[in-house]
Amino acid sequence: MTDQLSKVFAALADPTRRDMVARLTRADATVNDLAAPYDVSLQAVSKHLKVLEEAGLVSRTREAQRRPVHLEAEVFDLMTKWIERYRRQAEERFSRLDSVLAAMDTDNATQQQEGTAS
Amino acid sequence: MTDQLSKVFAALADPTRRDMVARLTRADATVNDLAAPYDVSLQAVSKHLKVLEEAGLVSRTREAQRRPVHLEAEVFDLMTKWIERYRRQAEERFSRLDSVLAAMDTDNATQQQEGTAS
DNA sequence: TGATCATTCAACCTATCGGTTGACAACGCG
DNA sequence: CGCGTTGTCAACCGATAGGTTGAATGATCA
Repeated sequence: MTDQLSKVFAALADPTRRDMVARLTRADATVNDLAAPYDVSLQAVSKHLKVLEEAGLVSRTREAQRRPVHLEAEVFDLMTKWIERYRRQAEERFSRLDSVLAAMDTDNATQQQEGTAS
Repeated sequence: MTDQLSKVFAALADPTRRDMVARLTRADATVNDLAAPYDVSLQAVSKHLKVLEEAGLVSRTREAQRRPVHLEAEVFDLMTKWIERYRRQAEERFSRLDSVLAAMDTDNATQQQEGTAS
């Protein structure tokens, strides 16, 4: 799981982390701030933040003894790009090729694009 | 991890599963078709499909002894909605409130949003 | 210098993930 | 019917995720 896209998806697969991200869209926050609403240890929250950071979703600066967490929204584009790309492809298939493929499907259902691949 | 959004993100956090989804945008496929390019057992692929299915990303119909896998692209919208919602919020914060919030942040850095949210 | 707040590191535990192999179920065909 | 094809179920395994507690670090303040 080295690629960033995987990391971003994995990071957002956790409801707690999604909630953190949601709150960070409103304002930067410290670990303590972020931890408050949840019923887990500070260390657990710290770990969640590490995951978000490694996915590139947040960054952290030092400010006195605090380490405010800041959302890096650009990474969202990485996901959106991926999603949109394939959604568009899927939609095209349904609108344009529609009945054509439907016929082919019932016809030689076993056959695949790629065929015997290589 | 009961909610669908979590399941969808988790499902797409795996490169193999993302690749399967990508290929399914081009055409429906059987388990065997899908397994071909990967260097793993059929059972492993079957498991991946189960994950995708439980996330609502694919559906399967029975057709003779085959079980063609079909992409359900609507679920993409669930993600897109979530992402866009918070990305927009984040962008607004940077463009509109920008310096205002920056000042507030340094001021009462410990404080959390909401509160005085004028 | 020492107390204290904010945060992280380290070790540990349990559950889940992604993979394996082996057995089995469902269907179509000779 | 028996056989191959297609796919799943079950048990197992090592690695990782998410949580815990306890100790350590770092910065500020009295």
